[in-house]
This record gives sequence, structure tokens and C-alpha cells, in this order.
Amino acid sequence: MERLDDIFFYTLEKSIKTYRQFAQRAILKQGFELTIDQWLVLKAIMDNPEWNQQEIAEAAFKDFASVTRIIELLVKKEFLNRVIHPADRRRFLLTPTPKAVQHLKSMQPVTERNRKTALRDLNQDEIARVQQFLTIIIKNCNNI
Amino acid sequence: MERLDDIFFYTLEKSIKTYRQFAQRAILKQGFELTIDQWLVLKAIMDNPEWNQQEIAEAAFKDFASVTRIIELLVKKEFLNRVIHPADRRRFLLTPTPKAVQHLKSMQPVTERNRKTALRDLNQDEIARVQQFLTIIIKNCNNI
DNA sequence: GTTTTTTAATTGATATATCAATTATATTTG
DNA sequence: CAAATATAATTGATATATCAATTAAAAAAC
Repeated sequence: MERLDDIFFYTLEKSIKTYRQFAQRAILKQGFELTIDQWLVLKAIMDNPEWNQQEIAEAAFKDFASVTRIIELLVKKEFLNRVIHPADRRRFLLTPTPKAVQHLKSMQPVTERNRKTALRDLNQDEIARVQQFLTIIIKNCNNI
Repeated sequence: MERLDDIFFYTLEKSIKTYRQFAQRAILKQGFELTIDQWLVLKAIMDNPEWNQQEIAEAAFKDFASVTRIIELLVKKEFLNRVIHPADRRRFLLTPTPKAVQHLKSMQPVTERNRKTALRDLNQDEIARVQQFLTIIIKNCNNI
């Protein structure tokens, strides 16, 4: 009988979930009020201010509905300003608030420490190789 | 400025999410009525009939509340029978129905094909190495 | 220039994740 | 054994995931 522990994708899922729990707890413990998903969407918007929500969704590998709801929360929490796009009234212009910029910046050390802790004992080359490997899985699952 | 694509954990999350979407769609398209999470919980129960819900939760890396709700759905869908445990009235005795056994068995080819497709072009040694690598991450995140 | 089609975003319904609080039962302790 | 503590599971609240349906505006087609 096949054992869960032997299934590659089981380990894959377990690793990202374990990391997420670990990282989210560290973030909350430091007093920051963003979830990892909110951080990800906010970061995608800051890096690409001209993108629409669909492009943001793709970058954050979320679906449109989730992005809509996450943005709503970010607006409510005053991390984002949302106004109708001057060139296309179906869209919104999303602008991170100064609070958001400052929040992200001061989260940076925590984020970096989380990653470092999770990757302890693993060297850069190996990390890069695994990342390459994961990219192939992503391609394989998309080209169907 | 750090780019999302360069962040290892971003790629990690993207890979498992892409795989999940791909696999879940294939499962639904074949007419099976289980989500991947329900499959996982059901599989854990079948492999370890004596476990309580907390042990199941751990094996499926879910929290107790999620497991309670997933089991509820599995009972409603007639994949599980749930009776009070004779030795401890706080617990339940969970038994997969014949329907569940048959369902899992006939899902097996789809599951195997999904994994194979996602891992195309990747050899066994490499897969095993990456799995080892991921196990280290899991340890690192738990030993804090 | 009006109709048709596409596109951007939202909403509703259901499933899952997480934390905190609660309930019911078992176990321990004094 | 009665009180205190621990354990198993559920429930409530909020966040996220997914699919389908809907709305509003833009673009294309005629």
C-alpha cells in the first residue's frame, strides 16, 4: 500500500504549509497585521503599479475573486487607496499608502529571518537547483 | 528591489498550487467527487483506522477544525461512517464505506497519471533528492 | 452608430485554514 | 471520591480558494 510520506507531492505540500505556519506566526508575533497572502498581493502591486487585478492575480497565483477580496481588506486596513482608473472605468488605480510602504519595509528583516531559518543547512547552489526543479513542475502542469 | 520570482518560497508555493489546480481539475473531469483534501483525509483514515482526529490532522497537515469539517462532509457524502468510540466517548470510530474504498481504488490511475505528468522530464534520483531537501525545510520550521 | 462580443471586476456558494472559545468526557490529584 | 486538570472534538469568526453567474464598461463588428 502506498504511504503518504513516500508521495513527493505530499512532502511538497507539507513543506510549504509548515513554512507558511511558521512564517505567519513569526509575523504576527512581531506585531505586524498582514497575512502572507495580503503581503504577497501588496508586494505585487507595489512592484507593478500599472497592473490590473488580473495581472496581480497571476503574479500572486490567486484567482480573481480572491484578489478582489484581499484588496478589499487592504483598502479597509488603509494599506491601499483605490480609485477608478482614469483611462478605463472598469479598472481601479491601486496605490499603496505610506503606511503600507513603511509596514513592508519594517517587515523585511522578519521575512528574511524566516527564510533563512527555514533554509538553514541548505546551500545556495542546492536551493537554486531545487527552484529550477520546481519551475519544471509548474511548466508541466500548465502545458496540458 | 527583490523580485517575487527570485524568492524560493514563492516558487515553492507556486509549484504546489499549480499542481493542485491541475490535479483537482483532472479528478473532477473524470467524474470523481472528492477534493484533494477530502482524498487526503480519507486516505489517512484508511491507512490508520485506529487514529483519532488529531493524529489524522497531523498526518494530513491540517488543523483539528478543518479535519472536523472535512470529516463531516465525508460522512454526508457517505464515504465515512462515524460512531462513538466504545473505549472513549470523546472520540469517534471512523470507518470508510465500501463506496469510499471503491472510489479511492478507481481514482488511483488518475492520481498516478497526474503525478507522472507533473514530474515529466525529472528523474527518480533527482525527485528523491528534492524530497529530502524539502524534509529539511519541514524540520527547520518545526524546531523553533 | 447601434448591436454584439470581450474584458475587468464583483458577488454568491461552498470548501478549507486558522485562532480562540466552548463542550463533553477522561484522567489526575489531593 | 470530589475537585482540578487534561484531552477530543466542535463551533464561531475571519481569511482564502474555486467555480459559476453577474454587472458594467470598452472594443469590435456590422
